[in-house]
Amino acid sequence: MKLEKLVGERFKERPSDCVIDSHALMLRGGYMKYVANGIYSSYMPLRRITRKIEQIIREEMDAIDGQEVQFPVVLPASLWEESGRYESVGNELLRFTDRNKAKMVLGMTHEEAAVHLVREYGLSYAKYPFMIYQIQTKFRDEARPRGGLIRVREFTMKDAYSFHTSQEDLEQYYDRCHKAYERIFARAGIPEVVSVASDSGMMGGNLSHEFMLLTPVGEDSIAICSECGYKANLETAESIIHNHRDAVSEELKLVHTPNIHTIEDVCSFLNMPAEKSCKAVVYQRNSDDSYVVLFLRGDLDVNETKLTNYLGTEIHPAVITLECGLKSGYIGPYKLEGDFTVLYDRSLEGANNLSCGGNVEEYHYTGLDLERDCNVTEFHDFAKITEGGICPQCGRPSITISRGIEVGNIFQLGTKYTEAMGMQYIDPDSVLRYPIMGCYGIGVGRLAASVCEAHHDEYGPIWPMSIAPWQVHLCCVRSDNAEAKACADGLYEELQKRGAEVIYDDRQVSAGNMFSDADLLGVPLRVIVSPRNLKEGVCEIAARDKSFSIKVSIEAAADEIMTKIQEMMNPALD
RNA sequence: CGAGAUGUGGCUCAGUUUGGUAGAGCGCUGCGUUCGGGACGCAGAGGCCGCAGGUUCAAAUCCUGUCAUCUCGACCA
Repeated sequence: MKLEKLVGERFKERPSDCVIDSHALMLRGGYMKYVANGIYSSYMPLRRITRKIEQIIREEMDAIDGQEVQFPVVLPASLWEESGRYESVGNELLRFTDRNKAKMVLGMTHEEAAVHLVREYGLSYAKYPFMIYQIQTKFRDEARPRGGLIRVREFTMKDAYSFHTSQEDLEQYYDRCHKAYERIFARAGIPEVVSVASDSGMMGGNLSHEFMLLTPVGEDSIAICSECGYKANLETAESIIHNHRDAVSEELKLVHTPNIHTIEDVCSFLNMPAEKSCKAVVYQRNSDDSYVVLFLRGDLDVNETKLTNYLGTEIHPAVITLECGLKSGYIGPYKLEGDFTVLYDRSLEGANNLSCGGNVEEYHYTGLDLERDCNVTEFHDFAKITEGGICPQCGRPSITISRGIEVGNIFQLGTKYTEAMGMQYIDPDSVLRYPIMGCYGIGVGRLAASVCEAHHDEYGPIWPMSIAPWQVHLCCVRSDNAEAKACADGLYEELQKRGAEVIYDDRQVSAGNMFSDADLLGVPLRVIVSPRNLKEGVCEIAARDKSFSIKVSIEAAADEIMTKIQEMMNPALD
């Protein structure tokens, strides 16, 4: 490929809307073009990258007995009504009608389509287990796309669905898939991706893992134990608090606290640390706006995912009205009267001498002991784990919070979809049973952007050989020099003959221009032919990541380049 | 969906306070000089100032509405 004819523009200035580097570099390098909010077209360089990523994924999925299939992008609503998700999923599901007024949806995930495809095939236990997957366009009408390809509305995803006759079999396969994912990310050039335990959200089911690239620009927060290696999404990480129970329990006392509302104000007024306060956070159920009052230790935050999971219903922060009986800023558990669901976080279990709201304007209590004064016996985990918090796995106070980009996930789905959609098989005892499912996703474009985010410098991306748009970037500096041009042309032909993927820049532009473009394209090997080099009878072979730069004779160049490609192609896999 | 910001040639932005001929740099076209890290000169092309109303002799500029984008929050397989 000649660079001169490559469709797409490269430019110098960083687009103003870009917040993260991968977004800016992929626009500046002519990888993609903005079409609409969260929707991009890809130019050839990006398409070549995603094709290579797709091929790596395909090979690894095939290696764990996956069968590639393809589902439609447009699905009838009836399929989603079968699973109940036509109603339960929010606006991310794009719903529309066709010319006959039939309700349709754009596929955002394909559990329903997968069950539909194999429902009849899987009638006998003897057919199991099996896994089907596809690599295809998804559409999710995201509330807030961001970060270029990191969060988009239309994207390519590999989604896989496995079917099993026992939980043990699913777990075994889940583990194989976990290992396949590790290989995929290593081959794509980001072996540093870690898997973390996560909440399964709307997918249903129990166990799930997210594969995260740790980076400050990531959207998810992850709790990591620096001692034992425990990793979990902040949403799911258990919060463990060891309370100090004071030796002497004070009397419950009502204290006048005029014009004091916030936890900080209360604590400084009473001269007590936040750990000795009991704060109230109020939510309302989305279904009927009924109130949920949650008490937790003053220095902690609510993990709304845990609360939602406990309640089994969606919630939103409460609008506290005069009629509801809650005194904003003065809500406490003692003599709280009204029609609320009242919950207590574990951070309050066993604590005494707490301060809390008085349920009367301008009054707080001190000396609260929930078990003694309020007869509370049930405590649950509703708090966010904190930096320096206690690791749920090893018990040491060594939790750190990091940010990460979710590049893949795997779920143990259970029988949610097979039951809802009536997929059954006959087991050896002639009993009808529901197959157990797993599902496994990887965002292809997001993975490409993540590699760029992980491997770039101020001049452009640094693509690993395995997914680079080309393997060799051949620059002919001073292509108006006949000797240089002839030499570069010859090398271009020879490399192509040997099967190398070469982007060839023989434009009559300045060397600076040429090198800047090469940096933006991020091709791992750069070969420079120039009159200056020719005087010594050599050409220059350099790595985009600056790990080496060597001069080799023209005659030996093709051999050396092919060797380098091979060396750089396979990162060490365990 | 809540809060804030921004919309001016392909890109980055000035001009808006105080209404009066639409600007710069980059990029693009042509000619010439340069040539190993985004060179220089000369000559060009390219804009309904997001859109729609309104005020005014006169609107990129003031007013109203609307749309879009970005940021923070909510939401998110």
